[in-house]
Amino acid sequence: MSGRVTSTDVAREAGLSRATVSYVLNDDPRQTIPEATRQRVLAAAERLGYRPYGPARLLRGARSTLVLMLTPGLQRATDFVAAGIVTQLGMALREHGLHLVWQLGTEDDRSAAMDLAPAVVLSSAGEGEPAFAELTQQFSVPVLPAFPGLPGFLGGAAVTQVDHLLERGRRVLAYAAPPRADLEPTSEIRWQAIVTEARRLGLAHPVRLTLSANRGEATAQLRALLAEHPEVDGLCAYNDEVAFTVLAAAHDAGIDVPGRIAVIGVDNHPFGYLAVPALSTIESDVTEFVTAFAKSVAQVARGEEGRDVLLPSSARAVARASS
Amino acid sequence: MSGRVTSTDVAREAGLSRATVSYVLNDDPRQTIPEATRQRVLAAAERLGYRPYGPARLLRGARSTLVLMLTPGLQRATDFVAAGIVTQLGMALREHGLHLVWQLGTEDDRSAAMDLAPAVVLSSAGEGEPAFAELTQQFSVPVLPAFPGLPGFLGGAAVTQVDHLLERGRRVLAYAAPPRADLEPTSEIRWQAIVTEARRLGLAHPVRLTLSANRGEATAQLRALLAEHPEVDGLCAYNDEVAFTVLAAAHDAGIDVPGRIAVIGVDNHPFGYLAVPALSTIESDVTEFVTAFAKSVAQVARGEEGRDVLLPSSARAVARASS
DNA sequence: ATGAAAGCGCTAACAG
DNA sequence: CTGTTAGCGCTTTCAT
Repeated sequence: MSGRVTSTDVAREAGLSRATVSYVLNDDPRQTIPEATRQRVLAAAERLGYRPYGPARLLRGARSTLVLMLTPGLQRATDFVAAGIVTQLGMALREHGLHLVWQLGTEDDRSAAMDLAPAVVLSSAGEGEPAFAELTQQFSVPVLPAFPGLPGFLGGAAVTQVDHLLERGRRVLAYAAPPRADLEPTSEIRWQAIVTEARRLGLAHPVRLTLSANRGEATAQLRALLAEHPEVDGLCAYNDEVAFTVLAAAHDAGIDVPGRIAVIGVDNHPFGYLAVPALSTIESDVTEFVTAFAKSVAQVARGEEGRDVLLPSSARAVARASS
Repeated sequence: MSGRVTSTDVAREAGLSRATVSYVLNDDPRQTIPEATRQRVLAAAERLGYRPYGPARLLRGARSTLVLMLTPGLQRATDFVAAGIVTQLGMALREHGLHLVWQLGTEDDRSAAMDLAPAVVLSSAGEGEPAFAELTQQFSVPVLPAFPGLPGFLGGAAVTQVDHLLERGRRVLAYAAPPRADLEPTSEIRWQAIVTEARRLGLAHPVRLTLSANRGEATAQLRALLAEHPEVDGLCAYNDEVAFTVLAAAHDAGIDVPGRIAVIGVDNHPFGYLAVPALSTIESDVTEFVTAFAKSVAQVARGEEGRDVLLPSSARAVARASS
């Protein structure tokens, strides 16, 4: 059925043996091939459009150049941070001769792509979770966390939020959590980091609020919050999306930002610059991480011990009009 | 080196031959295996944690369940529409027993993942481009456009923008293009669709403006536009990001939206709901497309002729406060 | 310098 | 009903 061109075809076309073809095509340093023969093989391969067949190489024992990244789907626009990291990681891995492929939404599907023979698997599942062991089993290759040090990364951003608001002279903080239940674990990390940092700085215990996704409800919630806690003068949002909700609610309620309350998000979403007022936020530079992580993944792919690399736990405040 | 468990191991463990193991594990309908033997094999496989090795199956001639999606990287937050389609498509393909894997940013890299043996390749490259032929060559499997009917999809949204603004009583339109040069081709499609639809409806020829990404500059540009063309009362933005820029500029310039000018974006970005004023936009329902496309891809993967499926060329206006 | 042949793990004819 | 065997395309000893 298949019109696949094999190395046998090339050998026949060149009037040589498959072995010679393989030597030439792989530049085997232990062989010494006359230039004339070399050219004959190369020409034949070119003429036929020959491409070695991956599965056969792998079966023969070649090391795979594939790195499989497994994460849940990108349904929400705010997943762009993860998307950016994956994109950058793919580029960095190519420097090491590796190819990143991404499979979305494999939370449940255990029967995932078996036709795939990666050298390493990166999973967004936590290192402790059972999914991790199953993956190792399934692919019988090393499995690494896709976002190592994620808790520190999340917490670090929250700490920077608090520091920034304090610098801006705010003393009593609120935290706005997202309404999505599936974000609860990460939201909890941010909340704890904020509480701890506030205590360390001698600030009052922050007020926590789970903000509705509905604009009208959010407006009422914000009004109620400021009525009940008039001393609150700064707000840390879970991320820029929640911060946008806060800004919209404040606008609708006629609450002055940052006059009455300063607002800061997380992620440096490009739209934040365009908000009314422009949204202050937290930016984390991941390029250093990506470079180091790519190197570590490459080591593991080679069968070596990979150095532990963590996402940055420190971040930078992007000060804009909302604070 | 590898601790891979092979079917030979299972056979030995079960005290049977590899063939029997294969029959049982693949539920070969032409064989009739006694339950006792069946259980023995299954138990042994389970005990050893056996997983068939993909490359060997493929080499043997099995049909790959992999679908490879090739697109440039997701650097921009607004690529979330494409990301959503890919996510949904992955889920739809799984219904057909196929596994979607995504490789980012392979524009240039011709030596892309050879260790991969997909049944079909989906490429964001245009069907005419040379990249297409190269991919067919490289993988020697069918290559399909990843976003078939994209021009109609883009144009359809623009047409709906014009229709919506007309319904809102606007008569003289402007078009705001993005500053990025790489978006020029898609922007041109939108622009042409707007021009054509305006003419069809007997409206004045629209005014075109390439909006700066800088908020201050954009504000000046918008002021200048309305000064030079005081009759302009409606604006179609290239997408929601550009629309956000327009809203920010209008706010900063003290221009009333929608009083002085109505604004509508495209994409239904979740943040649009939170804009000040809430952003009107265009939403395209792609679920029908995704379902049909997945079926078509599955046919092609089976070696059949795939039915032509196109992205929807009609869209729905989401009316909010900005228009 | 080139060729013959083995074997990676798997499935499916074909024997028994 | 179960086992033996060939062969997918490739690399790599080992002979020549």
